[in-house]
Amino acid sequence: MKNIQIIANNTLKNYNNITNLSTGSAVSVSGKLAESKGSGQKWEVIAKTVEILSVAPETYPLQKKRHTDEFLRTIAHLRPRTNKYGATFRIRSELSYAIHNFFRQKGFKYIHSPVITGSDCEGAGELFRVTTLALDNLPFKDGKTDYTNDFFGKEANLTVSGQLSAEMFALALGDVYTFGPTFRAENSNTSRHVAEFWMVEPEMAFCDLEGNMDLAEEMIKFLTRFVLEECSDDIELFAKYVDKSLIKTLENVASSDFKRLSYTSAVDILKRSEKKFEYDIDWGRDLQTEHERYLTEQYFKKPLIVFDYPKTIKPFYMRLNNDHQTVAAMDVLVPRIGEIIGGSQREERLEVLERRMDEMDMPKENYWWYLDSRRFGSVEHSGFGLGFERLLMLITGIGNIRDVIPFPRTPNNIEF
RNA sequence: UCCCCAGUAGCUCAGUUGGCAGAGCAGAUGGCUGUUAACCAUCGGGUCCGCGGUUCGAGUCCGUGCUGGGGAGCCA
Repeated sequence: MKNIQIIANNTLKNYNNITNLSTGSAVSVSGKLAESKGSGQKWEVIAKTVEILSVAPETYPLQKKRHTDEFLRTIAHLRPRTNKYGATFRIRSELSYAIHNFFRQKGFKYIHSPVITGSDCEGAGELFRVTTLALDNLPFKDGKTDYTNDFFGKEANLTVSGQLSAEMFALALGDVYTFGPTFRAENSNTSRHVAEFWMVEPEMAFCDLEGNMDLAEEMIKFLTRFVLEECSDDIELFAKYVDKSLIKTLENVASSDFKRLSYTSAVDILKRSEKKFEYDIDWGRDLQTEHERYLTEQYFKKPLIVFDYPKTIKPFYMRLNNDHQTVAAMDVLVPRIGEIIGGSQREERLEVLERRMDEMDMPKENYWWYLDSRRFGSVEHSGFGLGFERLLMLITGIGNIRDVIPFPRTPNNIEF
C-alpha cells in the first residue's frame, strides 16, 4: 500500500469545495487509474467524483511535515495516519503472519496459553494482580489478604510467560509455540521495555540446546528475509528517514552465521579487551548491557548467541550441565537492541529439578503439575522467548519500543 | 528505582551579564499550479510546565513538584 495522488480537475462539480480540503480530511474518490505525467510516481487517479466525507478543522494536530516521535506518542490515536507509523504497523502485521507461517511450515502447533495464571511461574519479575475483590475493603486473615472469596479462590496474576504451559503441550504434541500478550509490572523506564508486550515462545520436544540455538537463528533470519522481500516499500521508508544503514544491517542479519560462544569465553574476551567498562566483568556475574553491546556491535559485529551461563544467575527450570556449575541457557544478542531472545534446554530430570527448586527455596507443591511432566514420560526439550516488539525494532530501525506497539503501556502511562 | 539532560506560539527550536517575547514550519486570506515532509505575499497567534523564593525587575538565578528524553538496573 502506498499513497496515491488524486487529480481533481476544475471541471468537477464541487471543485470549489475540493480546493478547501484540509490535511486530515476524509474523501471518497472514484475515477480512472492513469499513468502519471508527474515525476516520482507511476500512477495517479483522475477523479470522476470526489465525495467529501468530512473536513478536518485547523485543529487537526498532524501537519504535512516531520513530527517528533515524542509528540506523536501524545497523539497515539492519530499517529497511525502518518506515513512512518502506517509503515510500522503494516510491518507489524506482516511479521505476525510470517511468524505463524514459519512455524506452520516446520510443523509446529500453535498453543493459546492462558493470560490469567495462578502462580508466578518463573519466579521472575513483578506481577499484575487480577482480582474481583473490592480494593478499598480487602478481607484479611492472619495479617494477609484473604483470597478465598476472590474470583478464583486464590491469588491470580497476568501471565509473565507462556513457557510452562508450552512445555506441557510440547510433551504432548511435539513442537509447539505460543504467540500472545505478556505482562510485566516492572518499574522499567527504558526504550526497550513496556508493561504489556507480545512474546513468541517455541518449545520443542526431543531437542537440546544446540537445536534450540539452530531454531532461534533460523527464525530470525527467516523473518528478516521475509520482511526484506515482502515489505520492501515500507522498509525503504525506514531506510530513508529512520536508519540509513538499515538495509545493510538487515542483510547482514539475514546472511551471516550467528557467532556462538559460551558465557565463559565471553567473559574471557571481555576481560582481555582493552575497553574500560563501568561494571567489572567476573565469572559468575551477569553480563551487563555494555558488555553485550560491546560483543555484538564492536567485537563480532553481527548477531551473537551466548550459552552455558552460571546456574546462580538463571531460573530453576534450566538444565544443569555436567560441570554442575552452568546451565544450558542461551541468549541471542543483536546490534543496537541487545537481548532479543532468551531461552534454554529445560531440566527434564525430576530429581535434579526438585533439588534445584529446594536450593532456590521454591514451594514445590505449587508446581505439582509441572513436576508431573517430569514424572511421566519426561524427555529432553528446549525453547525460548522472542520479544516481538524488540524484533520489530531490529527490523524497522526504530529506537524506542513505545513506537512499534499501537498503544504502549509503561509506568504512569495508560492513556488510550 | 538511580544518574544526566530538557520543558518558550499548533509543531520544531533560538532567546546575550537578569532589562519591551523571536524564527522556520503549520494555520487563515489572496496569488500561483505537476505536486509528493511544493512556491510567493499578507495576517493572526504566548499561563515562557506548575508552585514558592531572591531581586527595583525573572523566560533567564535558587528551591520544589510534574512531564518528556538519554543512560543504568530488571528483562523480552
